[in-house]
Amino acid sequence: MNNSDSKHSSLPVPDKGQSSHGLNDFSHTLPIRLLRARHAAVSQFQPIFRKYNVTEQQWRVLRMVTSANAMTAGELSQAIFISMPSLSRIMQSLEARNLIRRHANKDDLRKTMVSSTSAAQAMVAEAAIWSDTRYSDIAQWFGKERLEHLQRLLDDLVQTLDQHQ
Amino acid sequence: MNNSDSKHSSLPVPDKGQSSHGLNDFSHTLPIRLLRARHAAVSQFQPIFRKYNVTEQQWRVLRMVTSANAMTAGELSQAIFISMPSLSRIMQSLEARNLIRRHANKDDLRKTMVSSTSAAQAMVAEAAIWSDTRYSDIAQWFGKERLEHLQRLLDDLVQTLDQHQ
DNA sequence: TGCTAATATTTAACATGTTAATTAAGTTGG
DNA sequence: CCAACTTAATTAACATGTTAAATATTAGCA
Repeated sequence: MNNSDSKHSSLPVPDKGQSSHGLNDFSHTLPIRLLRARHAAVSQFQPIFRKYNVTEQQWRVLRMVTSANAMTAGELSQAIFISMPSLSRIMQSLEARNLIRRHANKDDLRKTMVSSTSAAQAMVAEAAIWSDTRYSDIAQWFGKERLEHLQRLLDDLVQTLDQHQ
Repeated sequence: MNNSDSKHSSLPVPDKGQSSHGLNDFSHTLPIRLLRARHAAVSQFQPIFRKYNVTEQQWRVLRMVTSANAMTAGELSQAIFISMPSLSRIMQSLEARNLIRRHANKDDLRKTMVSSTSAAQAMVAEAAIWSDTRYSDIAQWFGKERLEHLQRLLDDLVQTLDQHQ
């Protein structure tokens, strides 16, 4: 996969003294900051998930599938950033609750087409009102401009890191 | 130019229209963006975790405990943002591998003091070299200023959302 | 045509996330 | 002093994250 596999002593060693780039306070690393931010953001919608008895991940599936007419499991996985193994289990659960349906793609039997039931559509339509309000609240509290800036930085970070992968 | 997914062809995502605050493209909500960013960031350190056969969460525990002289499980949980139930299991695993030790606090027997073994200290000292290099790389690629700005925005977002909780 | 590689999804095994219940130890007010 | 409350950590139960392997189907090519 990646480069530095097992070369122990032939790396350009940075100053072992506490780095000055402000990233190495171990309780405030970038991954932890992103984790905290995500947790805080998702928490805003927790009442909705509770009310409709779905997890955040199930909500992502339902909302995406409902907004699209029909998509393959793979496309869904990419869109909402849930791995195929997780998605597979989530779909089983949602199908058992009659919130989604799965059927084989006629043109390529390997692919599974996922669609939402009318029950899910009604549920999402109702819940989305609350969700949209929450999003508006966040934008207002934090500032629409700042929020858009933050999102741009996040997308750029992903792009930068992917390029150097 | 819309920022399409970096690795895969763009999906036909119908725009349901509502909301003009630019937050409701269901494949690019704020939580999903944060998730993608965190995933990309953590991926940068994956070779280290592999090499030392630890998970990202175990690494967080070891690095934090090693940097502190001794802390309670609760303090550790808060510092590295791992819930007590998860931390409890992780500590069992790390203690079985002789990387950490747990002792009751003499002044308050409810509290557990966590400390690192010399084996863990040696391991972390070695791995931290690569980790620090990775951090420096990221700062350089993305720009030190932008990275600090992003982190400031993340902290502010958490603060804003916590206030309105 | 038939063999092989690639693709899409599922399953398995184990680690972590999350909520609620449990246990043990400290604190408080009567 | 002690019953009721609080706090710290663990356990339980279930959902999800992650990696690897298994299955089924399609694509490519000799």
